[in-house]
Amino acid sequence: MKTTTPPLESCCAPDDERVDLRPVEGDDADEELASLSKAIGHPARVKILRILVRRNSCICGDIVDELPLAQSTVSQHLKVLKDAGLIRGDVDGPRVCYCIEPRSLRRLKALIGGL
Amino acid sequence: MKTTTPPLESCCAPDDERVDLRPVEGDDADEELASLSKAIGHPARVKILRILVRRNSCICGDIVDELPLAQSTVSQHLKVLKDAGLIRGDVDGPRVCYCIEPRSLRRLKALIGGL
DNA sequence: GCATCTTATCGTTCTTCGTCGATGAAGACG
DNA sequence: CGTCTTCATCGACGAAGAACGATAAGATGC
Repeated sequence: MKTTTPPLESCCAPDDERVDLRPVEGDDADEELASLSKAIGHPARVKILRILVRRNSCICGDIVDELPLAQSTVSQHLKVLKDAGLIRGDVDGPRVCYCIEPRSLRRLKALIGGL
Repeated sequence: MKTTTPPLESCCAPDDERVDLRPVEGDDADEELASLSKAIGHPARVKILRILVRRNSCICGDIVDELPLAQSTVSQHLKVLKDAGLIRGDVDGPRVCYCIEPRSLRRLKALIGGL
């Protein structure tokens, strides 16, 4: 049985909770930490992350309404976060549903904690 | 040339261990997190931080010897970290002794943890 | 004094970032 | 079919970043 349009279901896959075994030091870790940090090195992107964390139900372009930026600019910031692996965007009809990638966020916390 | 490390005098003040009561959310926290993250958003600066954390005894320009970068470039990176408040540089005769600012590092961890 | 050592800063060049408006692509809905 | 709506991408432009060599500033030592 198929409903025509599921209202706002969780497009975000559940967190797999797997433990990350990669080291938190060394050249690779340095590059990774720098890359992740650069991605959140802008206030707008921090705000986007917070929005997505707050509503664990994932959100499409309502983010644009919450930020004082043009739609294209927000889209650029979303791309930066997505390229860094911090968020994911799933196409849902004409919209795109963004959600955080819990594994990457945990990885970032581990790397920062390793300092 | 290469001179040995001067006698270990602690230029770094001992960690005051004070608890930071500022919130980890809100516009100010967003700006602060973005600013700190941008500062460590470069592999060379991550390496510098690690060097300073590893030797809790503070280090001057030996950092230059550990990085494959020109002295002026390393100085620039040190300035970025210092402007962000993550490190401190105390003049010690003809040299400058850099050390991490534990409070800022703790603050960064708290902000990241607040995500 | 002068020479030396260490670090910061200046000036330059090149690249990347941030922002916007405009345009394009893909579905949804008449 | 056409028309919205939603979002990504393009092009442009100014601002900021990253790297270097050269130079200046400040302390030490002769």
